[in-house]
Amino acid sequence: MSTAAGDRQQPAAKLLVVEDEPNILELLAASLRYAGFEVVTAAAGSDAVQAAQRHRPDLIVLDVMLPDMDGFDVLHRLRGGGTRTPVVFLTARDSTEDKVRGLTLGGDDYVTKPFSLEEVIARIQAVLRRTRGGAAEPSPRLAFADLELDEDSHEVWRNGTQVQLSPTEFKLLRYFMRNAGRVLSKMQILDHVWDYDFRGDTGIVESYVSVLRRKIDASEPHLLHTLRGVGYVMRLPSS
Amino acid sequence: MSTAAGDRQQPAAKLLVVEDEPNILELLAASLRYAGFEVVTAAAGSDAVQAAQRHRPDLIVLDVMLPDMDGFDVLHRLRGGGTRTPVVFLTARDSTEDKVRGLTLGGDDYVTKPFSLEEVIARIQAVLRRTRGGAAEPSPRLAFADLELDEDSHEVWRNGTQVQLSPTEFKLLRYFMRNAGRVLSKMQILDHVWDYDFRGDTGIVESYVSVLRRKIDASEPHLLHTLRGVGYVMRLPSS
DNA sequence: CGGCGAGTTCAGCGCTGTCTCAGCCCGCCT
DNA sequence: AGGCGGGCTGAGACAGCGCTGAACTCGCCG
Repeated sequence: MSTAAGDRQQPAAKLLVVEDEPNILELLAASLRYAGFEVVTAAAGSDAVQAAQRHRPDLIVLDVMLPDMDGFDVLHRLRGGGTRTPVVFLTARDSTEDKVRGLTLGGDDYVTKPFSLEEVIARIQAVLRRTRGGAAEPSPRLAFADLELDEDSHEVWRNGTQVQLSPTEFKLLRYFMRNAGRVLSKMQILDHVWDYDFRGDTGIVESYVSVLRRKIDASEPHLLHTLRGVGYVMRLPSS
Repeated sequence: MSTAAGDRQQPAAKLLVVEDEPNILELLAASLRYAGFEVVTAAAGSDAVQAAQRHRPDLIVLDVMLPDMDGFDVLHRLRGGGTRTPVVFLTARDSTEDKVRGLTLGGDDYVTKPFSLEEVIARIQAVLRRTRGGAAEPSPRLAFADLELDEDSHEVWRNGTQVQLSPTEFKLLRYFMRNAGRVLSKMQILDHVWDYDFRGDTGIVESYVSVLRRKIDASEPHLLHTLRGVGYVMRLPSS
């Protein structure tokens, strides 16, 4: 992948990922590295504070539920130490929803488990954009051919006219646009766009691609192409 | 955020926040920074006097209840030292509220705990406006499409005709107008418009949006739009 | 003490979005 | 040409979200 983190001639952002479940830590670390980030990890709160002081990450991905202390304590220690590193929290949907209150204030953000990788990456980039860019940041837009997509307002245009998309449709399109020109297998798409606990088959990808085609690819030139037995690719017709 | 403090080609105002409870200090510092202010902090009265002399803030946010000395002493020392820096007091909703009132004649103001961030930011901006602009300040009005809102008189007009709003409805509308064009999650709205100790869920945001729609968005074009699964946004219908 | 306005909760319900599935289509291979 | 298997798509089940009106509490004022 080339267009995720280290693009626009910025140096690759350094992330600290704090998560005690090995599977999820591995999943996050691998895909964030693949997305172009530099990644260091910690599996406990105490390690996290040390690692943050040692590596000085640009952003911390922090699980709220940790074995030794909870994510808020970690944050407290960091802030107490004078660091103002932005944080993206990982939190369960059911339990501590109200404890998350107040996290959308200082530019921090949160993602609920189970999440999709697209979601996590998008949030991380949004927070980094806000933090780095300072005040006058332009609305971040993805574009390919006559397709345009606003990541903040969730608006999408094809050839100037706006198109309404559901959340999943939006995430799928964003994934295609981020990876325009690259062939994506249905499995890959499932892994990135759908939550990591999704247990269905790849048929759903076909369904959503079908809808997406009707909504944003009804006119020439067609941008979404099927590679039989391989996957899908977003690109201009080979001509 | 781009439209809170440092806009209108003014340099970002520098604030000194004095508050002994770490959580509230953190809450204020983070969100005021996010709102575009430059923020320095102090956790005790003696630190506050020093910090004021050293950093020369444009305004001081001062908790009345402090461990070493009370807010009035701090103010006394500052004024004794010749400083005329305006102050926004933080006070509990009790007897001391009356004592503060007497001090707010000189252009200062106060906010009672528990407060909402919208409230604090609005007061700070109002005081800065009065202080900087001198005497002949125009009535500060927010406008979007055919909506108009007077921050001083709390009056609201849609298409020229006035609309009656309750305090909470007013704060909610002001928050939407300040952030017109930006998508706001229910959590964000709860964090900014409701008091920080509010322990309800986001259902109340839906209720108030419902009322607001009936009061100020009954006519075309509709300005308040729902983004299912994401939040709300104030904007003109899709161009 | 009663009435009023504001804030808050809640339950019902309509609707949208998600997902599955079956039937059909189409490309590819022999 | 025919068969096979992958891909496409519309229908339908289902869950959950968001909208709204009603009920309740509380503080304030007459």
